[in-house]
Amino acid sequence: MRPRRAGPHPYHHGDLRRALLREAGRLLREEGLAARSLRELARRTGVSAAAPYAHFPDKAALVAALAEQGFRQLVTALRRAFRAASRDPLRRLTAMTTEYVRFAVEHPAVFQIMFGPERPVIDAPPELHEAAHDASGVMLAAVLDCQHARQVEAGDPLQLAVFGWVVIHGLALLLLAGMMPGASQPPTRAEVTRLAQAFMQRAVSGLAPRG
Amino acid sequence: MRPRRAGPHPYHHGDLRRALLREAGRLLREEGLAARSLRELARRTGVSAAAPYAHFPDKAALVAALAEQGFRQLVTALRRAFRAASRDPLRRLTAMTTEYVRFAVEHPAVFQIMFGPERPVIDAPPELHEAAHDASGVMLAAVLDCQHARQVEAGDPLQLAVFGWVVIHGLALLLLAGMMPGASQPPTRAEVTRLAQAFMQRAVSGLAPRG
DNA sequence: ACCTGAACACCGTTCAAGT
DNA sequence: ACCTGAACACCGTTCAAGT
Repeated sequence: MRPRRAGPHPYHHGDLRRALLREAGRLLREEGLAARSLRELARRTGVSAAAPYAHFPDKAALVAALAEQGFRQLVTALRRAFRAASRDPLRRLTAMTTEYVRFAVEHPAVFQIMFGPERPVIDAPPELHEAAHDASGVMLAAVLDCQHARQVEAGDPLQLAVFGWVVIHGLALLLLAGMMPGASQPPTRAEVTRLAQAFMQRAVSGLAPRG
Repeated sequence: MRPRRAGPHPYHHGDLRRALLREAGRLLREEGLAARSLRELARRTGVSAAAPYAHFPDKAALVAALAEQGFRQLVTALRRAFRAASRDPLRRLTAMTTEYVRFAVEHPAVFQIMFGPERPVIDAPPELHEAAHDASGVMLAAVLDCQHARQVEAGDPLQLAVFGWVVIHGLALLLLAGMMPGASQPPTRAEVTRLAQAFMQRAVSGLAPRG
């Protein structure tokens, strides 16, 4: 309906920025972290090596945009897992954390970029910062539900949620690093489910002898 | 005492391999992960760009050697912390895990390389694989002590040790990523101590309401 | 055996110039 | 406003040649 849709837009794309991010995501999935070259990305997108600089100040900014995209996808996946699970709050929390590990295992390269090298979130672009904050927000909400149902002890919910996050994040990263004893490499979906559930169970019960 | 110590060894070094690793460690501490260029390293070591290839098949091999060095240092630090702590097994375990987080915060670049991008430990060189395994070994031993003292429940010690590891590893990485709410960036030594102790305490007690 | 110097095929980034 | 082409200062890696 809009005029000149097939008309002479400048060169290749109406929206090179989006095209670059889409192709970068594909590159990351196919080739892993190693293939992180701007020139290669430009080539695949059918554009000159200098073209990306019209949309991103530098390579780091493009990578940050990828991380932001990753966080948004993660949040969406977590929310969906939460809603799809049974009404029991602890089960919902577990479904969510399982999805967290699943996301890490299925998108290892993006996950490494999200939490990855160097740049603490603090000096990341504000959109990235915000997207990361949203991710911790959904975890917090799920923990609050568990507290209300008295499945998790009363006390500072933020502190308790962070503990849950730490457990599931540590699990995800040891799996990615191939350091989880007994898990295959890469871990199967069934293993991920089993491990995530076992670790959440343990996070709830603790290490101390019962009694 | 050995002959010709100051004599005409080939060019600069008697042991270029060691010199390269030492300089690489310094580079990593000073400049962070970004400065990971072989040519820059060669320059700093006072040697041609091609010289490292006499000692390492490629750059990845040098990085793997750095990771291995890191694991050895970590194991040494963990053992020392273990011995220096009071005799109470749980206190010793906590002292060790605190040291783990401390190591991560004080050597962020090496830590990222050790657990870092891409290469699962499985297809790493065997020396690296072994050094990483040693690190998990000392954690396991400390957990076994706690079980004997009935401070940790009976059950598969490996499984319990891995849970402890996951907690402390997750804490270390969220701190490095700057995602621990309320912690400064970089975290102070006092914050690290407080957080590591709090999280170990929580790992022992669990999230469930007591009673 | 260990290192140099020169070369090759790549990078990220800048900038004038084109449409 | 958005992109190209050429250029600059870098990379990792190879290889003949030197000692």
